[in-house]
Amino acid sequence: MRLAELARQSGVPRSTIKFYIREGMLPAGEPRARNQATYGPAHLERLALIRALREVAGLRLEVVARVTAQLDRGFDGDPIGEALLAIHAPATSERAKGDAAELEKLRAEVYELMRGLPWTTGDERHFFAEEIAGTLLQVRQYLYPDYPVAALLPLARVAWLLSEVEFEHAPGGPRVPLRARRDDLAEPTRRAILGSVLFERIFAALHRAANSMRSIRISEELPVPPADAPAKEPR
Amino acid sequence: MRLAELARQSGVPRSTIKFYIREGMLPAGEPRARNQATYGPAHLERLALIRALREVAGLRLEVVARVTAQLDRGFDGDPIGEALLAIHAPATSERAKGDAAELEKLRAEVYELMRGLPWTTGDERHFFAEEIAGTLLQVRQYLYPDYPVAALLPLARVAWLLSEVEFEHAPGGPRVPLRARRDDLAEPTRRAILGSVLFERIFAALHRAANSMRSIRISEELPVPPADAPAKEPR
DNA sequence: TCACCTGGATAGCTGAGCTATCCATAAAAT
DNA sequence: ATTTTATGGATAGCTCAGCTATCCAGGTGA
Repeated sequence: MRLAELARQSGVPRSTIKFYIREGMLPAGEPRARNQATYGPAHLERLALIRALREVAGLRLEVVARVTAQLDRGFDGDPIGEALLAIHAPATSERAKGDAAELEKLRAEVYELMRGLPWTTGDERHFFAEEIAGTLLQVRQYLYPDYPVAALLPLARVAWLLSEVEFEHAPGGPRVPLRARRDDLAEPTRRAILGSVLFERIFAALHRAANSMRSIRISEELPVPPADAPAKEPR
Repeated sequence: MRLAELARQSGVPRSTIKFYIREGMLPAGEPRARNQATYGPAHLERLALIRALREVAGLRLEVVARVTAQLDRGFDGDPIGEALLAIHAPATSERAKGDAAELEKLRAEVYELMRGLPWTTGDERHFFAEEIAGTLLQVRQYLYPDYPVAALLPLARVAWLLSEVEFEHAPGGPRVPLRARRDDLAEPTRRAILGSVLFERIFAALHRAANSMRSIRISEELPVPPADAPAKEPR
């Protein structure tokens, strides 16, 4: 199909498609002549991914570009896991918050702690350590000057538990297919990434609700049920 | 103190302070004459809150305005819990994603389910139900057309567990003081809100790391440790 | 032949979040 | 008492992200 057709089918304006191509997040069409190119279903899928990441997940274009770059690169391991990691690389302009040396020290500590967890792999590209260290630095600046890195451990346990819950309770079993063929990857990747972001948002809402309720319960001296209390049946 | 002094002490430019006053998130100074006003420490604290919410938490000004409006309003219950709830009210322009009637039905279902939880209060201002419903609608649109509302239950349990972990492991005990006097509230509120947002961010990073690692472990057929596995001691 | 389409280039638009300038007036300094 | 400085209010402009629109010379298909 050609550009106009791609625009029609995807619902994305011609000019926006060209913009995405310019930005490198959508591959250019297969050139037929100096000013003629054809696009395939892969372009449609990529467009759907970009739009979903932008509009549904609210990711910035910079992050979307990183994810698609990861998808377009060759893979050694699991492309979906890699793409999920790519979402994580910190935005370029977020550096230089406070002391760079302090940040690096903290990052190393966080990294060490993460490696001690039973579930991390030996992966070197642990962007999250950088993000966590950055946020931790802010925690120390704004809240608790001596907040220890080790205090992350219980949070990490809960995070792994949450991941287990999400994977097990996903309809139709685990979201992520085992060793799919390269060309079957676009759709599962879209679903995995979107699922990750959407459920993160839902969980964040639940989490803030829980914090609010806990705060209100404490302040109003209502009972504060323990975490293992059974849920009442709704209605 | 007067405007120039407030600007100097807070590090926020005069023009930006005026902008915040215009936007209603910073109260105007006490007028001494037609063009003379004095500002107190409350203005400094409010400025610190605004900047922290913007720069640290990355909240949009619209949300910051809601939080400060909540703080400036009279309170019946716990102002901190209220402020945390205020963070939650959905941004104005996020409506009209798909069917409004469907959304309302879903919101009611979510609300019903939340009320069945052991830890919610009878609060009517459950903005989170709206946000969750909206995201759930997207989950159904983009991932699982029949995703049941009841599948939120295990997530809600984890959210409450996380809130317990956060409150118990906060250095110096619970972050939220019980029934503080009205004028002592600015600083604890800042800490509670910032803490909530910062730890949410840290947890989100851990969560994405956990999801990535789980995906990679499944795909590479590495062992996937259960959630109750003990953490190895780091180093 | 000729209306229509193409890729590439470039310019413009919108909204968020500031930032800068002007101005009439009031306070402070001399 | 007069100059200097600061003030609040108004208004305009700036930067960045993320598009969107227009122009153009060169092809396509009827």
